[in-house]
Amino acid sequence: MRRKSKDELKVALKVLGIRMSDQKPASNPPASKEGREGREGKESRYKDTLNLPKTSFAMKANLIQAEPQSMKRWDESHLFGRLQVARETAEPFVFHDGPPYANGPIHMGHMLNKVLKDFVVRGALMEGRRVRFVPGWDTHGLPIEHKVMTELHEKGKTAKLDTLTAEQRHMAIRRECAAAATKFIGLQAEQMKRLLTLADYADPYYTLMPNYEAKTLEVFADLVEQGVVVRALKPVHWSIANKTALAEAELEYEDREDLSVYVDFEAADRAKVAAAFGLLAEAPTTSDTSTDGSGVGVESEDVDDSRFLDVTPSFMIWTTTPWTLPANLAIAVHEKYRYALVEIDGNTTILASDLVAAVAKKAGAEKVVVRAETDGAKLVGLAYRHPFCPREGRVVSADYVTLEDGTGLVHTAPGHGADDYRTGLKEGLPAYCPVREDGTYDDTVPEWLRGKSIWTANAEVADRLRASGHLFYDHKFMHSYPHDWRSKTPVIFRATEQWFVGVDVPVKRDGKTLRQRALEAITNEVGFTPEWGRNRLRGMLESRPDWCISRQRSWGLPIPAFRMADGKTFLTPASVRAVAKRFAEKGSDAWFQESPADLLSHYDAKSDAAAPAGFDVATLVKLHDIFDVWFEAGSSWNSVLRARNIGYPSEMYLEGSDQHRGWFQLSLLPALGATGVAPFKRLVTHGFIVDKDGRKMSKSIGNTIDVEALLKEFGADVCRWWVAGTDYENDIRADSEFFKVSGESYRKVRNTIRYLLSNLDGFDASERDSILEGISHTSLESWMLAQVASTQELVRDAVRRCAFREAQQAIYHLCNETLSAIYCAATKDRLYCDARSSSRRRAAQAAMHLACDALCRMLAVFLPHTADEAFRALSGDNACVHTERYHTLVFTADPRWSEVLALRELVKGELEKAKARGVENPLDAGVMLPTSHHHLEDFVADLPDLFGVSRVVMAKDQSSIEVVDLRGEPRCERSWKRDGTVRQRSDGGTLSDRDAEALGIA
RNA sequence: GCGCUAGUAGCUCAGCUGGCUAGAGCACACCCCUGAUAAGGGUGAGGUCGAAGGUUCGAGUCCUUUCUGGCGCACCA
Repeated sequence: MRRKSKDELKVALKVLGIRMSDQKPASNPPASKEGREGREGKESRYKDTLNLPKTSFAMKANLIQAEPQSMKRWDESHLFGRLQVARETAEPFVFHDGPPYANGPIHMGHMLNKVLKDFVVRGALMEGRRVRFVPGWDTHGLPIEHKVMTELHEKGKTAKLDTLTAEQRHMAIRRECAAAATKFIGLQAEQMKRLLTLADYADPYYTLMPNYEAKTLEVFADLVEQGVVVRALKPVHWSIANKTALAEAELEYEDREDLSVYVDFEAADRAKVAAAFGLLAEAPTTSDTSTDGSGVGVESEDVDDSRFLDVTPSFMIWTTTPWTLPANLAIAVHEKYRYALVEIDGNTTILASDLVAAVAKKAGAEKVVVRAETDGAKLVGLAYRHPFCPREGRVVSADYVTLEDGTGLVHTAPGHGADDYRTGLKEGLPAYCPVREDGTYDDTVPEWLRGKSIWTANAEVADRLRASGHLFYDHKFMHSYPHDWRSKTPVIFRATEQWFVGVDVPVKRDGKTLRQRALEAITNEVGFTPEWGRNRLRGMLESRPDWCISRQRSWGLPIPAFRMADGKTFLTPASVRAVAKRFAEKGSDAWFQESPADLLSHYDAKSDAAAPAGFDVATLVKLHDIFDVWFEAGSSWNSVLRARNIGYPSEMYLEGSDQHRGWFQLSLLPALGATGVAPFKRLVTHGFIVDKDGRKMSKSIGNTIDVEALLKEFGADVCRWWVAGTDYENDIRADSEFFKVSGESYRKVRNTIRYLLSNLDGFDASERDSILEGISHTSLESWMLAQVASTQELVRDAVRRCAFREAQQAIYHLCNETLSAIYCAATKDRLYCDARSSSRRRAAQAAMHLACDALCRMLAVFLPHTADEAFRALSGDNACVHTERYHTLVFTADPRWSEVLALRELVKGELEKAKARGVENPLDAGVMLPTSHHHLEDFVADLPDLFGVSRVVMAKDQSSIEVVDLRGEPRCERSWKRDGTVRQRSDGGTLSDRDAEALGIA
């Protein structure tokens, strides 16, 4: 039977709830044991003579109760306002808030965004800059309007709306929308404040404010003046029943049976089609074929008939909306697909190779012969004749062509479809739309269709095609089709006149287009964090179409355009500015309440060079388009930064990476058009919050995290600490477990601060700097303060770069390693046991005071509450860290300190090994340093404390570090050290010289 | 489908222009301390760098393919 190992014994004891230290084997050297027992017996004999830590700064943060108190204190002392006054002459830091949409409580994304922005704001403030950060909200737009309409619908109030005039109706909806937006702004503002963000909450911006609206119109006026605002056709979802455009959100998809037709479009040039398929258009004569260019003769008898294309083939398309055929202008193919020239029951036509069988089967064809095949790319450019309109169309390329349905050749009517429209733009085709707003054809179609409803046209078109031999096959087809959510009637795509900002129109200022200028700006003038944002934005700018800025809705800023008696549109830079002035006075509701004359009361046609001849305000009729909300948000640089004299451009815009497409791009374009200068110097983006498995958060999956609940459980400072630690450039995984981890990390920092504060009890801060002037470069203080100084530099630089994680890690390392593990551990003995006013002790206190002060300033950016709480504990209840700025710290330490620290690591290793010999408590150990370390003689006085041992000796002829067992020597009952001076004193106690002196006994 | 982007220890992340046995912190394990105590200190274990090919004397790092996420491509903001 073997003896139980110590570990096994331990485990057994642990199970029994007994601590090993109470059960030390008798074989252990007695000194340690006696010491321990002595301590336990006379625990308090000298305890009261020590300078033990003492502070009112609690270990438990209690953030949930304490943070609101800080908020109240800052609020009542008008912190934001005071900072504006105090920094009036300081260098401004122009920063601008992108407006979140006011349609619900805040979510994790808002928290991330707002907290990151607050780091920027507070970082700049700590640098001593003047920062006027104005929070804003986007208030107009469809989501609010849709929500309001849905509620009205549910309450049965929409019927009443329908009895009103158009303008009354707009106003009724607008009132409801304004109320809803205002409600959510109030809710969100409170939640954002609860995140301890510092901003001008007393004077925020809303896009619905009259002044904001007026400044947005001024941007529009500038763009009109620069010549980039154009009017053009674009297809939109259209409700025939309500004669109105609809948004995607207003559509309901329902099954509907339609007539689907396969139509043959006759090729216009047989020879070119033949060439595309590698066939000959004419049956060659002998002489023709004897020389074909290659010099090889071809015998006419050998020529296969199949090489001749002797009939004119057709292109076969498939559509479920025969009524759009009159608007057909093109046929789209995919360049990479294979297409077949095929004879189906005597009919020679072209369709995708992969679909020949399916189409033939569907139509019940009996004889199918594939004559030749070619790539889609070869077909592009071929012309065809429209089956019943007197014109030709072209085959074009489009990558959305699929082989799932139809024929692989897509009927394209740019006036009746989104894809078709884009293709039309690319190919230079007009958005031709012969359908009027009531769903009937206009006079541009063949006579037999004019004035007819498109729904009755479906069958007539099919009949006509059948009669003329163009209908290959038709059948009833059940499919999902969009319907108007209110009237439940089917919706159509219909091209309507819209306002655009043209991105390829030369701007008057410098003759460059907005696209060119935008690409220049992001290439040369704007910084990106992360850097790949530049490429991403470039790709978007290169491919983006003209910006459609008009919407046919109620809830938004009206586009101040009128129709004149001659049917032309009236809108000039001066007229827009005049309406802007009116809106500034009355708000944009005026558009629905006032006459054109009133709206243009600030307009004088005589002084407007752009005014049309024969202008008569009395004949004007208001148009009712509103702006795309992005135009409003994209004008915030003017409506906020310039209107409030904050400065232009902004140092940075900081938003989620989705805003490359959104706010960034749609601020850049109007700003470049209106001013020629980008509204931001730098774009910083963050990723999206996903769950712990990397999946996006969604209510339907149920993996969302509620911000309110998070704040209630952890408090804002812990949430902010989590944000500070995220790698925000990419997706950010979040889980409530992660906040627990952040809470642990926070506590570590808090405890370090608490310990610093607790050793400053009774310290006179006014003596600090003179004490620190006298410290030596080899002192622990010099080293620690140099670490504080370099950390502060690192933190400041990292915050400037928005590398918050780096800053957080540096702060954490300072607390955990430099302070807690090394400096505080090393100075514990002198702080506790030295005479209260010993110079060694006071030097440590001075250094700790400065470290604590610097730590508060660094943490002010991340932990506004905790930093201020600590700062007040350090500097008095009237102090506020948020009105402070960084101090310049210049501390240098002896360059040999890196060696000292490396030596410390070695010694720690040796001490660990010595545990096997029974020297478990470092205070039972002495250390003999080899001759290789004798050049560190200057540090020897501090080395025992730095190593946590009782004694360090520079030993002669020593070749390696040696740990000496001091358990045989007496230990000081007060300091628990065995330093060689320990002996019996006059009070009967066993003390070292230092401790006896501290007690004033011999 | 297209564009951009990420995938390194259980978790969160470093690893620059290719080059010593791939680093931190947290968590974990073990130990010390019990005069920072619902604290503090020390030591340690842990990774086929998403997968498969390739270039190279040498690849987490470059190339190709592929898998799995995220964002963007609409009158959603």
